[in-house]
Amino acid sequence: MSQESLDSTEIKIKEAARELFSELGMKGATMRKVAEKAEVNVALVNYYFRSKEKLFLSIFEEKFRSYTKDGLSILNDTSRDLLDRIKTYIDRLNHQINNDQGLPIFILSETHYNPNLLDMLSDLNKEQAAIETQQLQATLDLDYHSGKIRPIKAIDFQMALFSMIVFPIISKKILTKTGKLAAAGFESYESYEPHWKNTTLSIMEAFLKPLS
Amino acid sequence: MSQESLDSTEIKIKEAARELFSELGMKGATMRKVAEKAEVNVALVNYYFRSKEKLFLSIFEEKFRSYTKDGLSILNDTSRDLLDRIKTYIDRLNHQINNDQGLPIFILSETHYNPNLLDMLSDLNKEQAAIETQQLQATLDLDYHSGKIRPIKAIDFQMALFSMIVFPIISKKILTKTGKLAAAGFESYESYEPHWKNTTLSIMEAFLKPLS
DNA sequence: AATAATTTTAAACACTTGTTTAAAACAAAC
DNA sequence: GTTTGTTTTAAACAAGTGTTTAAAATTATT
Repeated sequence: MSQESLDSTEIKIKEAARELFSELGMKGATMRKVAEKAEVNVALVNYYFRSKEKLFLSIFEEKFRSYTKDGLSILNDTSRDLLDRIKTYIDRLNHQINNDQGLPIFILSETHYNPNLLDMLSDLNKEQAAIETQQLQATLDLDYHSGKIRPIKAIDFQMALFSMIVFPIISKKILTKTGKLAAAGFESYESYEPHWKNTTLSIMEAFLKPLS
Repeated sequence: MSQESLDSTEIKIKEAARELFSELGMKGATMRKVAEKAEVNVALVNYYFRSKEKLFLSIFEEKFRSYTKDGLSILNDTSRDLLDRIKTYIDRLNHQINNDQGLPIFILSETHYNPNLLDMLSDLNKEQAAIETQQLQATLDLDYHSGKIRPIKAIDFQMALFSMIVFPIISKKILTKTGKLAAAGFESYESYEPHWKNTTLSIMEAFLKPLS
């Protein structure tokens, strides 16, 4: 057995792989770059992970799980006002993505350039997705019947929120470089973000409001 | 001078490059694959385009232009109802993206994995972005002062619309494979799309409505 | 028809890729 | 202290990469 120090060879390799794969993608990252970043001999990467594909898959699976797991449980906290729950959800999702800014593009890119990846993971997520949707739908139905909101499908609710939170973040660099934000009077994306968060909330608020 | 038949060597190469770069990305596509798809000798690719980078850049620039050019002029057509304009805009943007489904992910991926790309093109788009924003803002201000809508920033208007139209499309495969759509009672993304288009319109409608 | 310019070809170049090997260094067990 | 198992190393492997070469084929010019 080997010693299990915190920065064992295996862990150092995986950390380097995490960084390089999300920075350069599956094709852009190389075994030698991973080895160099991990300060380790090239052969050790194959010794511990058998192949580049297996190494990539271990990172991809981890990141895919992190991407598809959204904390919809917050939205089911009946003790709080629905708008308050949405606000919290927006903040959490924003925070989660800011923790690993490249995550959404990494998942979208790699699955686009190699659709096979999706077939290898689809099983696990199916059950969970169904449950979360049912719970949220129940909450939305409840609030509708008590006259608080208009009837809304949970999937639409999620789609709108997720799109408006994630897409602007993955478009950050392009928005900045093309001057779209500057043209609207915002110095940087950082100064636009809090404003946009409020706007997202306002949009959802307006959408939820019962028709009078 | 060479003959300028419609499928000249240069054009055949560019067409093959277009397909392969958007399918496999800059790193995934190879000069030999391009040559093979164009049914042409490998050396000819370098003969006409000098290098892989130059070939890629010519494709990237073309696609970037197509991605950042959004037909906001529709929204300025004062002869029509604002909601009608939005509906048309949603349809056009949807149609435009469906014509080249991989376009958004291609741009987002390649600029993410090689941020330098943005520095090479930013100049051209800046002026245009400013003009379009000013025009849209003027229209929105006009409708606000005549009491038709609440005050809204053009950038927010664009951000919401663009996010809700583009993001679901680039998430199509993942949504399908993870069963999110099936859990909501939709057989495929194709059956969800028209429903979502209506939802997007409803959201924008609710958001625009003046506060009573 | 002869010459010049252009286009295409097969082959090779130098370099990088993922992966394997066989020996060395190290730690654990007896 | 010797043996056993594990980890690390430098070197090499075969295949693939972008690119260049120099000759051949084709087309255009005179």
